[in-house]
Amino acid sequence: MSLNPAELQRITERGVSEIIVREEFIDLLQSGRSLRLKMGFDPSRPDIHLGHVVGLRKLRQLQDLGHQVILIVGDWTAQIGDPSGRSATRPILTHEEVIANAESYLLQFFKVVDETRAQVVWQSEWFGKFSLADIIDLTGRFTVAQFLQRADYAQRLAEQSPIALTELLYPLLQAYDSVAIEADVEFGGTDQLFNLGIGRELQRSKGQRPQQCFLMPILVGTDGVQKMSKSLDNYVGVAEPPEEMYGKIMSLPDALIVPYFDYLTDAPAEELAGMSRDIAAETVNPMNLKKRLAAEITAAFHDQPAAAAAQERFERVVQQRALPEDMPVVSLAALAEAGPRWSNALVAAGLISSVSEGKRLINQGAVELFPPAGPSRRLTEDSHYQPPEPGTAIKVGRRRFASFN
RNA sequence: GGAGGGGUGGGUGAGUGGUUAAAGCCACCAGACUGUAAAUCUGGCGUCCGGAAGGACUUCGCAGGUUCGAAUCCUGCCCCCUCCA
Repeated sequence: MSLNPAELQRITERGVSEIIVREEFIDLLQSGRSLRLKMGFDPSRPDIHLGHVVGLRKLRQLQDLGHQVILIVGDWTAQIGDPSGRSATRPILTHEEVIANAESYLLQFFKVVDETRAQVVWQSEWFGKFSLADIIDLTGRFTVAQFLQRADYAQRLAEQSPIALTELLYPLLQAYDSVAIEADVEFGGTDQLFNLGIGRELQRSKGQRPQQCFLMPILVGTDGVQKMSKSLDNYVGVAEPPEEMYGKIMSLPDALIVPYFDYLTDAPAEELAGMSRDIAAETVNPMNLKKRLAAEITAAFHDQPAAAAAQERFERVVQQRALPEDMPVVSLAALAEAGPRWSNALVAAGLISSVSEGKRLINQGAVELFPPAGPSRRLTEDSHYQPPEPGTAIKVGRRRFASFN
């Protein structure tokens, strides 16, 4: 089957930074053959966030055209650590941990990717049998100069920061995966350019047709500046509860609204252009667009009702500063012996982590009590704790709530 | 094997005997404001005791030592980087 130009454009451009080699890929796509789409997964990082979803959505689009996803569990490369990460040393996972992580990963992965057109394989299927001779063969096909071209290595060398010898093996192993599964296309962020390219070269030197490389744009995290990543804590995880997901998206800087729509939703291109215009002309309140974005993404990973509930909660708790409908319940009996002051009680209730923090928050006017009847009252000093009436709710800062019972 | 440089709070990075619970920046938290958990402004940001004023304790790779007093000096150890061989 052959794609019309509009569809072709959607596949090859929307949410895609670069395809190497674009013309070759299009030929393959139009050949009618079912392509083998390679995706790797590092089991030391089992959590999928929206940054990964950009690529997963592309996988899904291609699956819907009849192509096959091969997911590789990187149980060997996980032990090395991708050089694009900062820490050279990372804990070696036990086999059980790898299995547990893989299970959790797959659950998230198949929220986007179609399970019926996917196959999961483990690196150990081939690396388990690898010998020293194989390693020598592999390393003999590349030069140090080639590897030093890679930005990560070059930069770290220049900065005089350490590079473990094994790290140089990472791209090689990843490249060999492509050979092992005879990948037609591999997917990765733009920071994977080098690794994917090595895959191409290795396939060529092993007599296979070099894979096509899909480079996906790097999604900027909720801080609006840096790449979305778990370690920077600027991520939105696909397994997060609806209200968290919704709230985190609402905390995006306005400038990210359109890119997020672009990379993470099916909103038509014309609509995106309209949004950009409206935001620039200030004829729309960005908040409303952001609410729609948050609702769409939340619905994609949960469902429509959950997204609607998350939105209601946001409007209630964040915009109107009201109490949420469901709050954790704290037993008054447990607080009775906590200590003399409110800060002690708040620690016992699990709302804060130290007495000092409690004093600070109280002094800043961040702690407010809501009796079942009558007006609320703010604590203004860390005074002697007196048990509140059962049914009293407490608010600590903007997002911590509990009700006493 | 040799020579030199370095390891500071969540991150970065000042600090070379007391004025240092340790500058600045980032992140984070809170308050105000608001069209949003955006932006902006203000404040906070080790733990514990105290209503507060204030006090005590723990912290600068690890272990010892010198000193009235150490992140800062000495000794040993661990780790990292560069250059030479």
